[in-house]
Amino acid sequence: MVIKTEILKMVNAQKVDNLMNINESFYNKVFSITRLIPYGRVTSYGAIAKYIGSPKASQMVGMALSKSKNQLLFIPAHRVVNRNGCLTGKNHFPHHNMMKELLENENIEVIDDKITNFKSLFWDPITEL
DNA sequence: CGTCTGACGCACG
DNA sequence: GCGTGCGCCAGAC
Repeated sequence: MVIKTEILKMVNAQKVDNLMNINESFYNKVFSITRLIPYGRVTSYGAIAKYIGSPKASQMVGMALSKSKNQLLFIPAHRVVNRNGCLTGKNHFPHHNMMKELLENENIEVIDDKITNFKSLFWDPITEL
């Protein structure tokens, strides 16, 4: 009985963490924001870092996304590019050109590993959430 | 423990 | 429009 109440406490704490976005690890914050990027839209590592509250930790965002494939939930990591719209993370996908193909599948044009109309497709969590 | 390494982004010259 | 230096912080050694 004691064990059960302890487990319930932990479950509730997790729920609160998810709702309030408090006490979550850096990686989990990255994952939950990335999952909110709409279909056909893209954002940057820096924008996510800024939204999390660590504006200079954009490199960590990439680090987190490289491990996103191990997550239970689907993380649309292909929708995150660098500030210029370049597909800097393409080599971390199972196949080369997979990132490009995933983006093109969402009607996003990619030329020379760069999103052509990046500005208009840019989704900034700070202004959109 | 310390040190290095990044899917980055900024400031500066 | 370059190139360089540094902050960031989790994980591998």
